Amino acid sequence: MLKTAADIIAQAADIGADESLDLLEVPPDPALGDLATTVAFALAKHLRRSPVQIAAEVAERVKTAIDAEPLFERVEVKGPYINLFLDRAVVARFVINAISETGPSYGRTRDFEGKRALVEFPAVNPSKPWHIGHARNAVLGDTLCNVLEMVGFEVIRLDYINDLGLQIAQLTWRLMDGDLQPEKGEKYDHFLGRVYVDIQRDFESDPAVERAVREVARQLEIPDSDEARFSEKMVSECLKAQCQTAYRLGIYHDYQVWESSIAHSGLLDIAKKMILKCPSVMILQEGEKAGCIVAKLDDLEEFKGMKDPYKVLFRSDGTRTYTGADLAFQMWKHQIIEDPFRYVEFEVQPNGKPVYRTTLEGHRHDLGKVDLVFNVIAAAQAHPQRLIYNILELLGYKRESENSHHIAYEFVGLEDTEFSGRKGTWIGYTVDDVLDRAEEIARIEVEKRNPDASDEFKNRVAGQVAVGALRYFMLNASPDRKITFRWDSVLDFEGDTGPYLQYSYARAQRILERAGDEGEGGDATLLVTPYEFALVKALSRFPYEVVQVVRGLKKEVRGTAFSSNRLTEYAFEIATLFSKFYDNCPVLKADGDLRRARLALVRAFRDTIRNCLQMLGIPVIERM
RNA sequence: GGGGCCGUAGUCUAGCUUGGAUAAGGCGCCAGCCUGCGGAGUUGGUAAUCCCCGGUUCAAAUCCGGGCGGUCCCGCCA
Repeated sequence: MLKTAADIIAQAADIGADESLDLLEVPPDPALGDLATTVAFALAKHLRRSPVQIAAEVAERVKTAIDAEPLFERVEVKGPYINLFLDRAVVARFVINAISETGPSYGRTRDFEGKRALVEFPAVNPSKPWHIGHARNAVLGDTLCNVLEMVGFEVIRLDYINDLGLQIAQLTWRLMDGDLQPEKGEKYDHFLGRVYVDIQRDFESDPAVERAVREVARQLEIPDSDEARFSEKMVSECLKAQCQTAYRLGIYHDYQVWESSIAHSGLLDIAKKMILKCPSVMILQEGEKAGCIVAKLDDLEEFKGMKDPYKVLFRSDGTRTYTGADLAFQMWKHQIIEDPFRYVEFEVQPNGKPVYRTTLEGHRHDLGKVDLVFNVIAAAQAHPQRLIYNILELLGYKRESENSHHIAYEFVGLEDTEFSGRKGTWIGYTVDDVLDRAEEIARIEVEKRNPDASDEFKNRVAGQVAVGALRYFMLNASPDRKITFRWDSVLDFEGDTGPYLQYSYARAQRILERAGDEGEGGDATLLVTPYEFALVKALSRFPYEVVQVVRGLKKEVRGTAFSSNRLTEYAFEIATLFSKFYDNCPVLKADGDLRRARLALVRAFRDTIRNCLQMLGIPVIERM
């Protein structure tokens, strides 16, 4: 449609087709037209004549051209703007046919078929329950995967489990003797989180505690120590509890890479040997960093003139820094380093698929080469992420460096405080707490509308509404903007929210149910009211919107922006247009052909919003 | 000191990449639509120096320069 319009205008105004496409826009009010071109402004410059005059002349030539083009009905000039009107009947038939032919796969494209992507998220420490900040990461990551799959990518969903961190050492130290146990009914991740906040006080005030914990941390690095064995059980149990939260949100993974595997599989040694071959990596002989393996950053244009250009990858005692481990991990993700991991099944997820974890004993898996790697990490980590990608380039892996993406997002905070693991300010704001509370509120609403339904139904729908509300809330905010958590906005199910979308689907579904099997086919050329046509036009944009978001995944200084909000915005737009159509165009009460035509439009909307919701991970609810 | 991000009605946000018609939406508030396919809806109204100053341009919320305010980041830490 766009292309046809652009070609006609290009002919009429004597400009290039690409330029013409750039000059196309959608008028602010549909009454002005469906498409507009600002070509008159562009020409006014060279021709040194009034754009209004030029518009009139170009429009004359456009007018004769569209007489031969069934897609367009007429052209109008409004000052310097040339506005095109689509032939509603022709477009409606075209769009509705296209959607009904593809149905469940409408929105899927093959733009990136054959490409593979690896996405890491959310990498929560296995020492506490997920709080709502983690939910932002997880929901963004999961939705990114869905979106990539929509455009043809094969996606590997990966989680990183830091089972060797200081937090784990603290918990191991405190819990190993077994005198502390979860309270009755307490989820294990919540239990650890509670204990962890307690330990913090002692750890920070009592040097003896700190020494003891450091010793445990050292023991954890030894694979068969008592500490390591206890810790593995503790971490597994915590992770299983955390997974329950993930599953509530509809989030699943393919693999977990545990830090202990990175440490003991030989990955680090291989990486160390490989990077030492690079001229920009060296062991410093003197200075404050003597004995460290460092990357010399000012060999890169970007870091020219740094005071201290040396970034430590391995300390003088031979141990890895975060950057060092992360670099090795990133090399592994790109399969620059041959996979040293063994894998075992961690558990079977509710979606029926197993998630595998890395171990030292188990079988090998071939993950294969990937084209793109995405790390979903807070925006605050932009600098360390960039370092890793830059060092990758220093090592000679330019392509892998370019194909490494940091999906950056801002924190979720409270009105006056940030979430802090140490201070325990997250207490009361775990994902479980938020979902529980949202479910309670949703349950009241479901009860109001379906007093006679079963408890099973009410609870299920309340859960789906709660998840829909939370996921939408996270996705609808532009990732580079901080979210201030307020209960009333998460618990709001009206207006620009997830439940509104779910409701619009349920409404459409009810109409179709009541219509039964009748009304197949139908003559879409009857759909010419502004309400119907606005919906038709919007539905036709779905595949384009998805591809646009993927094309928008470009590298920037701050990381790679993923405009999840464009997708929620689109979903909200079609749901709103459907509501307006619903209020203005009776479907079941219409007669004959018109009824069948409108049913076809409802079906097209239903298919589109369903595919959209699935992509966003918002539960599709048949009745609510 | 250097760098990133943010600043838009009472409030929360979208739009900024690629300049274009009356700055869009949610919440709030006011007034309608329930003997209409489900009111988690819809119609109308209210409400903005688009942080400030300057520049580029026929045209700036959008691009450029300089400020101001908020926030994050720049360790052999984790």
